[in-house]
Amino acid sequence: MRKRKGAGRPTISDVAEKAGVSTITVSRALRDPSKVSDHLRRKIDNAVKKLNYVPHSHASALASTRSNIIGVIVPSLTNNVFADTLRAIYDAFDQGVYQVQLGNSRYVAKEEERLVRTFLGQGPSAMIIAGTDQTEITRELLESAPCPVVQIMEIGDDPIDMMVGFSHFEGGRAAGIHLVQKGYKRIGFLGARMDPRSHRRMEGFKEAMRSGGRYDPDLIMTTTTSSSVTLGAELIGQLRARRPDLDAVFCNNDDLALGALFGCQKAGISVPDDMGIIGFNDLEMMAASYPSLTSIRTDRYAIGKHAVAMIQSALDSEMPDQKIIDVGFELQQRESTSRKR
Amino acid sequence: MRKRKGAGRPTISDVAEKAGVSTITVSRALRDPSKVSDHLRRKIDNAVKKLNYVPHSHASALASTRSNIIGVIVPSLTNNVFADTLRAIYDAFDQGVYQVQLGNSRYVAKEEERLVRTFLGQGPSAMIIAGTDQTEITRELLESAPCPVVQIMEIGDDPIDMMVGFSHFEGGRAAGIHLVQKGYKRIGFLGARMDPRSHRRMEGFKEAMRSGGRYDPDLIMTTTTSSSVTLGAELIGQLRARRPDLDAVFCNNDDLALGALFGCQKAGISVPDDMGIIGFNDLEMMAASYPSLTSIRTDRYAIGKHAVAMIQSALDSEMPDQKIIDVGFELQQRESTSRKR
DNA sequence: TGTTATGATGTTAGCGCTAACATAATGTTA
DNA sequence: TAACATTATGTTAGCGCTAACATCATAACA
Repeated sequence: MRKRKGAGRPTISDVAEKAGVSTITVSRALRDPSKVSDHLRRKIDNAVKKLNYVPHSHASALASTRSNIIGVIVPSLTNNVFADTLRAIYDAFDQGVYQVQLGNSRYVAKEEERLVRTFLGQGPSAMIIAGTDQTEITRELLESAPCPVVQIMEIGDDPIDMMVGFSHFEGGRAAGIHLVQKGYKRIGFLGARMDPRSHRRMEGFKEAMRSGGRYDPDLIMTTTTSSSVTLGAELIGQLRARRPDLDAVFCNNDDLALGALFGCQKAGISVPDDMGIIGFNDLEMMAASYPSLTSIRTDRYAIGKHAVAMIQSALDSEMPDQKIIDVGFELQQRESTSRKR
Repeated sequence: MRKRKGAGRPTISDVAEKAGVSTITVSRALRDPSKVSDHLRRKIDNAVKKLNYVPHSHASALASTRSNIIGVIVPSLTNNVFADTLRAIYDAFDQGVYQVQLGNSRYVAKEEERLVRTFLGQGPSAMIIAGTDQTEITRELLESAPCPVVQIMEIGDDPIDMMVGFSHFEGGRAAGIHLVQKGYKRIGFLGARMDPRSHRRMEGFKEAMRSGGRYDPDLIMTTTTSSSVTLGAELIGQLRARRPDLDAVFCNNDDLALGALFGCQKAGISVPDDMGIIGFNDLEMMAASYPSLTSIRTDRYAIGKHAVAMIQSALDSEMPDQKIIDVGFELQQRESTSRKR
């Protein structure tokens, strides 16, 4: 007689036998207790406990053709911005039946494509993916995926399915306008990584400079190096070396802004009087620094929460209230741009 | 005739039919191409491409009783310390067949227990779990799990299976000794969250104070609130209010240390002359700040890499070189504790 | 009272894949 | 050339669960 090993763990049949019922009754008792009489339910619960039975999720997924997996793809695990959104997603799916499956694309489009393929192989219940700059193939894969798809962190005209985020262009523009209004004259831009969202912030900034009559491409300093506080100090040093008359900077993100502050302090430049600094995202530290740092506040946690809510209403086959949610942003003015004119 | 839907995606049979071979040959061609002749392999590859076939991972897991899932449980998704280790784990498993399944226990033991149960339900190939303070039940579950288990971030005498990390007690002690050696007299401790690892750092610190003749419980200030830069500024303010003669602090972690620095700057206290500050973990920003901040450097990325290497040698059924790996730590002295005596 | 709706439980087949064995084709050795 | 090993491919039966249908008991109703 041919035999196979199995996983060596108790199966639903073991439970059924112990409880004196059929396997399907056990299955029902575990998935929807109201479908089974109290009498049998108690017996089954006991058997489950005694055997320390845990359902085999793969068998369940195969039989029901529902995996209960939510695929999430982000470009970075160490960036606080994504960490906050991820936390929201994990919090929201916490109690339910869904399992979050996380992938790190490391800002590489081909990597993202590979992850999408892998995740779709698990027949996910939904997909969450950061950004709007997928490759053609990735887009096609996701468009034909038989599950809800939410693009997060930013918004645009042409969602694959649903979207939640905010306009990075407008965020960058708001930062630029703020510096112009504060009376700064030679306003620079410091950018690290320069992923698509950073680019759009920069474009928004440029737009603000142009309409404020302050546009000067020589004041823009970017690098593809990944962002860090140290880099912020270096970049402002380089930009000041090139343009000693620089009197304000919009930093791509808060790490750079904090680094720029430290760089100024080291060089004996007074913030905000001789140098205005504004960051992006408003991480917690921005309010605590000395001087405190102005930033564009974004609600990353809300993005995650909305994404899950959209998925849940899509899975309940309700029409979502909207296909695109703009969570906006808010300029948080602090000491680093509050000079006396 | 009874019929079921299926997932609607192409299956291995579709590929087999199109390529004119049996399903098992397709299975082999995909898992180990060397087992199939070039001739058939080409045919199969073509069919796969034409049908856009992606294997159903659940079916594979069920049939082979191997899930290729690596369960990872950490207490926080936003703490940079875990983010670095997670990144290492994701990087290491990147190209292989394994899928990382991440859980966030939020520093709640019961939550951790629930996650362990869920993950074991997927028949993981291995488990990685942060810390050594699992509940009794969690420990039992993991001990009887039919897969390698690695506890990460810290080390101890009694591993469930394997361990990689460092001694938080010794790290805390090293920080304390450093401040004593630098000639600081009234040395405080600022602690947030106060999870078990924080506790052990504090105990190491106390030990250093005792042996240096500087122990004063009145100088210890802790809270269960989660750590933040803002909190660091607050805590040092409170401790100074209680003990105006305070002249140095060891901070539980780098966020608090940075906050303590800002707090001192705001209050006009000179760092390091009137106040020495040392943090823990040596995040990137510590070297960039002004003044730069002393910290205990820990190699979180290495912890993740080692954990994966241990798992891989266990799965290849080689005996691992060692069951417990101590990656150590290194005191990184900077300006914040470099006063002229 | 018989008829029908409702609810609880069981039987059977199959989700898509691979382990285990079987078989055919080829190479190797004395 | 027979005897055996090796390689390439196929057949069959399950992995553990649940969808779909079937059955039986009880409640509801005319």
